[in-house]
Amino acid sequence: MSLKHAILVALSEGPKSGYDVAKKFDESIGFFWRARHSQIYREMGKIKETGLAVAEEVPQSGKPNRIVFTITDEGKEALLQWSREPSDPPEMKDLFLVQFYGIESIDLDALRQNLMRRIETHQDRQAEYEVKHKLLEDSSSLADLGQQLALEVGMRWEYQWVDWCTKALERLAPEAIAGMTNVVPFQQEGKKNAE
Amino acid sequence: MSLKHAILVALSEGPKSGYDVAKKFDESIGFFWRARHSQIYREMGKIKETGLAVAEEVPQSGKPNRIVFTITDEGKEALLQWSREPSDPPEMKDLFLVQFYGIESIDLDALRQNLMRRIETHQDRQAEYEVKHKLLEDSSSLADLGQQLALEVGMRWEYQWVDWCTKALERLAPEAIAGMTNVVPFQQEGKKNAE
DNA sequence: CATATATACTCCACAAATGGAATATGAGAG
DNA sequence: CTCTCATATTCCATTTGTGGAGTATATATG
Repeated sequence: MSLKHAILVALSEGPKSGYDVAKKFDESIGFFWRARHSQIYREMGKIKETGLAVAEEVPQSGKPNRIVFTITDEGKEALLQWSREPSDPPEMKDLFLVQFYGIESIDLDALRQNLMRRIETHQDRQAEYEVKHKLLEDSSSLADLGQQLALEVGMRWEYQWVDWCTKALERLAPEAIAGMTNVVPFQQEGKKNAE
Repeated sequence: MSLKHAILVALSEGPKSGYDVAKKFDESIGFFWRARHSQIYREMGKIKETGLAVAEEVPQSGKPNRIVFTITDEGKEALLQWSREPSDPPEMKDLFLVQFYGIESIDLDALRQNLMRRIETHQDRQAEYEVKHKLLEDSSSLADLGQQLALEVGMRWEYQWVDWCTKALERLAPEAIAGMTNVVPFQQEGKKNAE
């Protein structure tokens, strides 16, 4: 379980309703851990049941009542314990890159288009990270340093993608691959090759 | 469904059993799309049922018979179609980065240790990618260019991590954060703050 | 006056992924 | 001679995540 910890991080900042946590995910934590509101509400129920937070219903007029969760000492302890566990880097999970392993069986023009699309997307995302990062750069609190560092991973990641896509497009340009010899020409034109 | 396509990429290279595909995932495709053997076997069953591959039982003595799957024209067409769909970049999903959003509530020493651990892990992975990449660098076939490009994403990724972790360690060194003022000192020492 | 948006939560069917156990045997290491 | 490793597949309980529908009201937009 891991969404649990992401929610506890959100609650560590201060008491929050499910709605608040979902917003928090949208604007910050979600850069590195996405979750839908349905998932968040479900998980917050479990967090309450296991005593990592307590819930308090706050009446509101008109709108449905807020159910505000406050992290308990057990919750804080769970966060500390979690941060002490060794953290394994996540896997890269990107089917687009898998396409490159089957590059002879796919539509190269479509691949080029997707590379161009990605350049735009990653540029946009990079800009988004940079805006968030700029807002923090004058600060010298530990909390903001943490956010800065996280955002910098995002910025680097997006920058690398833009750069890589650009270079890939050059190396996959029709002129570049025109004279390419298929050194190991397995499986051409539907011919079967027995293993 | 996406594992389906990753498996079709594996089959596009030549006929394979579930075991072969699982191995292929371990040594190449799995860098960018992990799957357990149980998942692969199940998905290959579906691929057969939907006519994207045909299965043939190859008797063996001693060991269980191999069930060898060969991609059909429909399967090849599915690959082409898939490559024509717009591909959205994957989300970054890394709880370690989420910890930075709750940096005031976690164990900073443990965080530093995890940063050091990551440096090692990413260096190892980078070396692994580089070995695979070196094996291909003399080749000038399209298939190998595809693999090279994919591996280069991996190499860049790992390099960035090593670099970022190193710099993060400097900025989070005890001396560096000693005089740090909590500009917005919400939620200290268990004090509640009303919204 | 209608419609969209923001607030706030509950519930559910479904898909996908995890992490094994179970079955069966040959080959090589110690 | 035992034990582990590699081969090869099936099956399943459980967790996690997706993608909504449904309930309810205030405020702003056109």
